[in-house]
Amino acid sequence: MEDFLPDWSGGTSACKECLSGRNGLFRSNNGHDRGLITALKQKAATVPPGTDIVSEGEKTPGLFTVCDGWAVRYHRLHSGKRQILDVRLPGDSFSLAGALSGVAAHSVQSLTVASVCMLSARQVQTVLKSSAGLAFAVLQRSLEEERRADARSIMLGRMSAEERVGYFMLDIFDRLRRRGMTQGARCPFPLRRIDLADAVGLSKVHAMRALRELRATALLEISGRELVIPDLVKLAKVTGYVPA
Amino acid sequence: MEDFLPDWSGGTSACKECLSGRNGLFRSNNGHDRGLITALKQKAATVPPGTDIVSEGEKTPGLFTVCDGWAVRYHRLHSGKRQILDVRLPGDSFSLAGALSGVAAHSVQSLTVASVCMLSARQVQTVLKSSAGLAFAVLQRSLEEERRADARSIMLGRMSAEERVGYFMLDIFDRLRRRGMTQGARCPFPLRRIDLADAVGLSKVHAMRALRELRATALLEISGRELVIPDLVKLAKVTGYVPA
DNA sequence: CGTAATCTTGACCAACGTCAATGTTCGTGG
DNA sequence: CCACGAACATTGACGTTGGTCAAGATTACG
Repeated sequence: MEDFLPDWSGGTSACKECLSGRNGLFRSNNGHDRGLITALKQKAATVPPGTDIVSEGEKTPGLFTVCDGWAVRYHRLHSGKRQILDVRLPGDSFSLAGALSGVAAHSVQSLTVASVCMLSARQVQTVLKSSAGLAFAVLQRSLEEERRADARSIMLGRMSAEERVGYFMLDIFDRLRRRGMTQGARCPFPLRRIDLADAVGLSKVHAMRALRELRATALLEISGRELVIPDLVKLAKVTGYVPA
Repeated sequence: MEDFLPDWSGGTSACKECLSGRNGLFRSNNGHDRGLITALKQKAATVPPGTDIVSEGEKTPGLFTVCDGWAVRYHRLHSGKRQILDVRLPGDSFSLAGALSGVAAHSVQSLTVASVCMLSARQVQTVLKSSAGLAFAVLQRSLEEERRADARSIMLGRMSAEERVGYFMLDIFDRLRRRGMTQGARCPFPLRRIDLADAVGLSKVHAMRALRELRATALLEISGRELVIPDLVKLAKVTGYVPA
């Protein structure tokens, strides 16, 4: 979308937290594995909202982790329609498949100002091929992503507009909560209406209608750039949401 | 669906082809890894159509591979609606996440008579944790499944009825072709209309309408239990399908 | 040959998309 | 501080796509 080119000159050992922290991709309590991880050199960059960090079909330099800010994985169809595949929150990684194959499978764009760490494809491959423990940890993370992808298929294929929006919000809220990024019933929600619509497979106008109805029944509310879910259990019941 | 209970007394070293063959989950050209694989003990069973091989939420004994026949991964909502998440063809595995977590993430049901191999969860974990090469191979397979899951999200979220049906058929045809299971423009297609509908997120009646239109424009045809796609390139252009 | 399952279609209705107009927010320059 | 414009949010009116109901045709199978 924007022509901004990320400046990857940021420090060469940016945030270890991204890799081995509580939410990191390479979790390990094995000494040897920890050694491998701390030897990795990361590059960091901070990008403005609307920046394409990786572009579908193009060469991708490695594996990325969101340190701060929000981003979306998305695909644009020939018709111009866009489907948002997933929201990436702080601590989430993306483009692992791209790092292994060399070509980005989909585009990723920042929604807010975002700082992102990058690990070279070569390093990723080396580490994964030399440690069964780390490869296993990453595999488990990948399987968890598959489970979420299945849940999205169910949402897109078989849920009503209201259910989709409610489900989507719960997923975001729940993931933020595990990161300690919620305050009571509130959490940040920087997506614009069109982003929400493209994530749940609806038109902007119809997503608005669903939102209005959910607000009318006090199930959720968006005000400013903030989401409020007064009763998680109630909303989960309505949408059939099951936490991870 | 059916009360049939699989009889897992079938041979204890069923089909190595499933594991290490051209399409197997554990591909490796490393001597040590091959040793690990050939030491694995599989159990086999043959089930009639409509058998739930694994049931969502229940304990699952391990990792399965379809040796012969077709199956579907699916989820049933509270409302009674069903979403088919994916079709599993001969050579495909399922329930890896279940084998690692102990609980099936979704149900899998046979569509035809199917023979299935099973590897105990314990063995799977042992192998994956002891060989980086095998864990890496399985990770790559998992990433490929993620890519297909993303493609399904795009289909369900942003494609018209005709596009969905065409895309779905192409995916099936393409996967069968790589297995040498097509003959010219023809391939087997044992799904009933309701299965097709539940896979592409449409009602049975509307899936029929899309099918009729695709037949009218000579893009594809189903007759008996067989699918014919006269012009793959043409259909791919119409649906935006991109082969793996 | 008969029964049950599946396929197929038409008629009608509900959900969702499109268009277009108005209101609101927010950043920028005066 | 205010004026202005651009991007975004919100809503109503209306058209299209897809869902539901119900009936008859066809197929699979004992």
